[in-house]
Amino acid sequence: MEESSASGRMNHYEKGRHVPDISTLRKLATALEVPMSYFFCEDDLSAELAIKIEKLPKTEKEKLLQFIENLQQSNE
Amino acid sequence: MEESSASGRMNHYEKGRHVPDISTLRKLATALEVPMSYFFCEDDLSAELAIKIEKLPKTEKEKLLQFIENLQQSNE
DNA sequence: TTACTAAGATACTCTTAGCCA
DNA sequence: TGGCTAAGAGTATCTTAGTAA
Repeated sequence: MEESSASGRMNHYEKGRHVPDISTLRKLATALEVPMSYFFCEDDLSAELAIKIEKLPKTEKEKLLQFIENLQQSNE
Repeated sequence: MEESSASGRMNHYEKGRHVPDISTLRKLATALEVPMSYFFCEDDLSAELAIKIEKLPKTEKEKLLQFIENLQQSNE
């Protein structure tokens, strides 16, 4: 991929004319330091969650899962 | 897209010969009833989290964000 | 029947060259 | 300058037709 065409390429993405493929999206995610899921979030809250969750170590993800299950039980 | 070629197409994906584009992945996500982020999770725990979080209403996502921030504060 | 593949048809993005504000 | 675009080049996937397991 040519660096010289980056502007044209990004413009195509932004205007919805072209769609980046997944390997291109991966490079973007790395460059922007966001998880892949960031690109598919439909609202800001979900996007913020995605970024923070990705950075958590495994043990804290487990705590999160527990927390969600507790939330759901208290709604029954 | 031809339904008759679904088998061949899926086989290409599974063998890593071809990669589905994002709009194809969207249809897959809908069919499998998983969020897009599911496809980019690197471990089972994250995948399970992704599925459960996507189903939460906004108010509970806010609680989740709060919970994460508390987790991080208690680590300082 | 199901899994899989080669190869051509097809359709997409990338790149260039250049215009417009 | 930076934002944007048309159009051809290039490169990917889709589809078919078919073999193997």
